Amino acid sequence: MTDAATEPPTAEAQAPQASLTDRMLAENAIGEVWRICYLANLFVFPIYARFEKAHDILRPEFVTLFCLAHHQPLIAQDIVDMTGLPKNTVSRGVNRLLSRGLIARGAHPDDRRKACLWITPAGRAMFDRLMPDVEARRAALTAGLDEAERDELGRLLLQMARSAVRRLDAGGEGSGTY
Amino acid sequence: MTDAATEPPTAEAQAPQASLTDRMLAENAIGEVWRICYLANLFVFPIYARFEKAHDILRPEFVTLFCLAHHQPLIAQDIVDMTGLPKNTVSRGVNRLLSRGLIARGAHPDDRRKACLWITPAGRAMFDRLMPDVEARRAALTAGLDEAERDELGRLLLQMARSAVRRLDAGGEGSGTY
DNA sequence: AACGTCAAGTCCCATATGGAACTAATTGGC
DNA sequence: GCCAATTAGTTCCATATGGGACTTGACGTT
Repeated sequence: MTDAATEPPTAEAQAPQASLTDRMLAENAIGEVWRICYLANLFVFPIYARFEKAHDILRPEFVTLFCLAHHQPLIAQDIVDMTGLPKNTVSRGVNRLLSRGLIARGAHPDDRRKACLWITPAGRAMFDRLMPDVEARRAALTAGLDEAERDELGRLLLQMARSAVRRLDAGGEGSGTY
Repeated sequence: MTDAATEPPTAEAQAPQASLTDRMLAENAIGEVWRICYLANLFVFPIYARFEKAHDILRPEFVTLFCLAHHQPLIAQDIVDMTGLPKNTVSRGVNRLLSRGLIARGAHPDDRRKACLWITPAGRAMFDRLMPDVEARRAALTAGLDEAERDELGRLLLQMARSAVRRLDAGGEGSGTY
């Protein structure tokens, strides 16, 4: 299976102290962005793996539940806007949640295309069963920062997010994976 | 199609000023984490959509190219560690890059299971063609912060990432989507 | 030097995912 | 008051993705 091999260039002696992961976090061409993506993935993936295995709740479903837990009646499009998920993905998630009775759907007062969504008690119960895991992870994630640093980070992230939504094609070509 | 409808609870009058997206960013049960995920997705998805359409480069392939552009000879497992992508995904990406001559593979000096990877000139050229887009987006993302804030944010993110890697099951159940 | 254990990579397969086309309902222009 | 343009939501379909089993090679133990 030996491939034709030119030869490895220079093979810069790998500093044995710092892991490659750490070196990548510390510096590369897109600094903060790499860190943000890294953290997001580190945080989010194991959680969804567990939620799927333990509760048959997929990403779009958890996100939908999460949104509805925070803002009561929403339409599907609201969830699309808030999360950046594609609308068919949200649609599917909503329907699965409906079929399990975790959310409910009702007619929208002034537009018959729209459908109001809200959480049922069963949905709330599921949400409450899910959140401790998320919360524990959030705590672990931010454990390396003290109170003041955490505040400052939160502030900077919010500021960046707000300006970024405007600048980057927010929603335009969106689609996300939370 | 009208579903059985209980009735929308309370329907708390939506503040018309702030968008739902903004309100979600500003406060919810997992503060910073939501913002981080939101930003990561906002940043990353449109880029990959374009790369795929324009260059037939998929996420794992770009990430691999990116890693190799920064640290010369790596083995596939290094990329797995650095990115959190599952190893079969990396394997596939590496093979596609190989087949297009964007990276090269050679025997590892002291372990025949491992395979050294490095970028070819063609790979570097592709990388150079890709990066301006990424860089432009990074600039847009951080445009809302001044120099000092950007530094501070970078510092806090790095600190958090470093401590988080240790605390969260880093790599353990990993798997990521950059 | 034969053994079980473990690591690097690959392969197979089921499925979650998102693009695009579609339907239904609303809105605005003239 | 009708028709074009737009929005909400669903359906269809091709595929990127990740879990798990598998192969090959290394390594420590006795």
